[in-house]
Amino acid sequence: MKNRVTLKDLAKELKLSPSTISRAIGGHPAISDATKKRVKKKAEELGFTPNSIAASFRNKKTRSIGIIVPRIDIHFHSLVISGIEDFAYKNDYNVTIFQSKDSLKREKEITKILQTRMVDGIIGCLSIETENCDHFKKFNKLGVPLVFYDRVPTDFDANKIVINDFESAYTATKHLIKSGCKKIGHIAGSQKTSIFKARLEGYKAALKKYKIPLDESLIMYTKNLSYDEGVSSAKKYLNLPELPDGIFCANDYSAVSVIQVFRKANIKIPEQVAIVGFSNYPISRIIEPNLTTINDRAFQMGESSTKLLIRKIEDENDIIDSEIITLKTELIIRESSKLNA
Amino acid sequence: MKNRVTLKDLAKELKLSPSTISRAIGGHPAISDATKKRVKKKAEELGFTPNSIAASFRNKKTRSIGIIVPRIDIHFHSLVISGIEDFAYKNDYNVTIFQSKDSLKREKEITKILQTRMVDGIIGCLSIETENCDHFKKFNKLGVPLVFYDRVPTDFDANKIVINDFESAYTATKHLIKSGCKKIGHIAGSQKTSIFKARLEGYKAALKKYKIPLDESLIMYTKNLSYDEGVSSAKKYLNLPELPDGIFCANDYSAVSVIQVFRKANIKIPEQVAIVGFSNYPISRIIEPNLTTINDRAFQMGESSTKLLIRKIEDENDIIDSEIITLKTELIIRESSKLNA
DNA sequence: TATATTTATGCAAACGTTTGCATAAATATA
DNA sequence: TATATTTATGCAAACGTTTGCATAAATATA
Repeated sequence: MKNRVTLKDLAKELKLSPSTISRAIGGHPAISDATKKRVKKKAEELGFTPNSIAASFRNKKTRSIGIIVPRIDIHFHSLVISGIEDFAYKNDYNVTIFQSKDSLKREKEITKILQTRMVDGIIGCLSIETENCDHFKKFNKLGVPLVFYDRVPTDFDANKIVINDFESAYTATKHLIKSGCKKIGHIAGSQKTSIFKARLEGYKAALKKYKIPLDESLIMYTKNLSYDEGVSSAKKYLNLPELPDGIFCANDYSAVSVIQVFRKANIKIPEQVAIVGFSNYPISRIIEPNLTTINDRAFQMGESSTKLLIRKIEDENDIIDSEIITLKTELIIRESSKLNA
Repeated sequence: MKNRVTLKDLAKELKLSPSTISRAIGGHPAISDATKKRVKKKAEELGFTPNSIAASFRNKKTRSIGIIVPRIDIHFHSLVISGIEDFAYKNDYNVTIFQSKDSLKREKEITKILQTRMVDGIIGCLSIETENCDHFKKFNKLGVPLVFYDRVPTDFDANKIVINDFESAYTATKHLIKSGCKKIGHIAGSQKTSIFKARLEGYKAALKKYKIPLDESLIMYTKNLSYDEGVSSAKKYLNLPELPDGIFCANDYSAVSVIQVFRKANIKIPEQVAIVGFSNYPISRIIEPNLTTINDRAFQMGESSTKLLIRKIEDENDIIDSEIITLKTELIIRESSKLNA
């Protein structure tokens, strides 16, 4: 880094004190307009840009937000991050990003780095391995606000932005029932993760409400809801004595794989089996038939997380210990379930 | 931010000077092992973590890298960013991310922020509106290294990580020819962007090499290579007096839409028309038939960019002005083009 | 034993900004 | 004209770390 122009250089050049320069640049009312003009002109001329590291150091505010996500290249997270960056940018914060790669070890390391980096606040989505959030507790002591989204801690009170997974799953399942399905399966995610547990519960609740007996053989438990696990789940359905007439899948990947396996087996969708996914991935609009799914508002989740975080950062006399914000979801009905349309 | 424990606090507590503490923590050889042990124990006890903002300020090194991408939620970029974060993390750098949203105005603003933020280096992919890169030139003067990937400047010498778009397009087209296609179309991206221009050129070169006459009516020019533009391009092909027997699409989205439109029109793929895409998007493995495409090594592009950047940052007596690194691509042959398989 | 060398620690300054307080100069009021 | 008020600027310290240099204490060598 070559020698930059500093406030002091400007001061010397203009025969003013650094404090006057600082105030002139910052638009302080005590500085005369003539001086302000002179300073700004000279700053332009010498190519002065403030050193915000020095300012952060002095002010003990970095105007930066740390993000911990499992992986950036998962579409859901990339959308959330996009929402975070966008909202942060508009509020003059910037965003430093870390991937836990779904490793608890790495997540712990990252919290240490974040602590030294003096971020003003943190937005996180827990790694799949994280069952205990003790490594986040230090931020409470340090007064660094924390907001979690999607995969949120259950073992301690924190600010959380979530969707109502139970409700959404209930709505999705109800939609299948209302479309005439009588024998409805579910492809479930890891039951260690609260959101997938909630989706299973929502499914079960809808069945119960509409007096459809629960048939455990119609529930396929997967580890990661991957495409491949979707394929093998679909094959298991094909091997059942009787096929379900509707399947609610806990994500879109598994739903897409079911559609493809079933179509290869000459099963008509939605006529024979209606399919509903979850997340409104881009592929859901492209797969044929188009997939009915739940819009989980990923971008908005990022925006809301950041909005809440910035409020926590800036509100000095905030007496709220923690908040949980639940975003509305939306059932998007497409061809894969249009029975009565 | 509540009052943190600092070096000074530790020093007072242990009746040592801050310099000794600093050296003990940093593992300086002049400090006795006994003192190091004592300091580390106390640091643990009081929960001391170094303030890296203060260190950055003093050292004039932030160990942070700024990234400017058009959008995070485009899968290609999210993969590149993932590669960047991963490589940076392993080398103790962190990554601050900005989206230009394909706006030149915002890109310019971001370069200003990056300048004040004292990043040690920058990785960028130009916005679609950027035709002139003057706003990046200040970093040369400041000695802040810059690496571009994918959409790189043509108007000034810079470090660039690219794939050989010409070569890749040539390979893709050649593959269609070798598979028996005689009448090959191309869906082209914006000709203002060098990579799409190169893909068009590669396509033309392959035709020329194998003595297939160039038929301009088989080239569909699009603005964004979007799914919808793919659909309308496909429809234009259907309205031609004679259909091509092969189409090389400049990205996977347009290729997928062509497959879908053609299949709806009962055109057999690859028997009647073979299709090749570009980028190896996840959907290329899911669409039926699976899409033959070019693996553009997005993750590796991120890694390589970061590797190059860190070398530029850390190599004091670097006399290289700029480097251009071209990554190998790979043709992935799948069902959409398997004619002679 | 006197001097040289090694080992371990401390002093002091610096990085660039911001801000409470002081103060000089200009203007308003008595 | 003398005093009070307003306006504009400067002084000095501080944020937490690092590092060149100095030096005291311990050990080695002459």
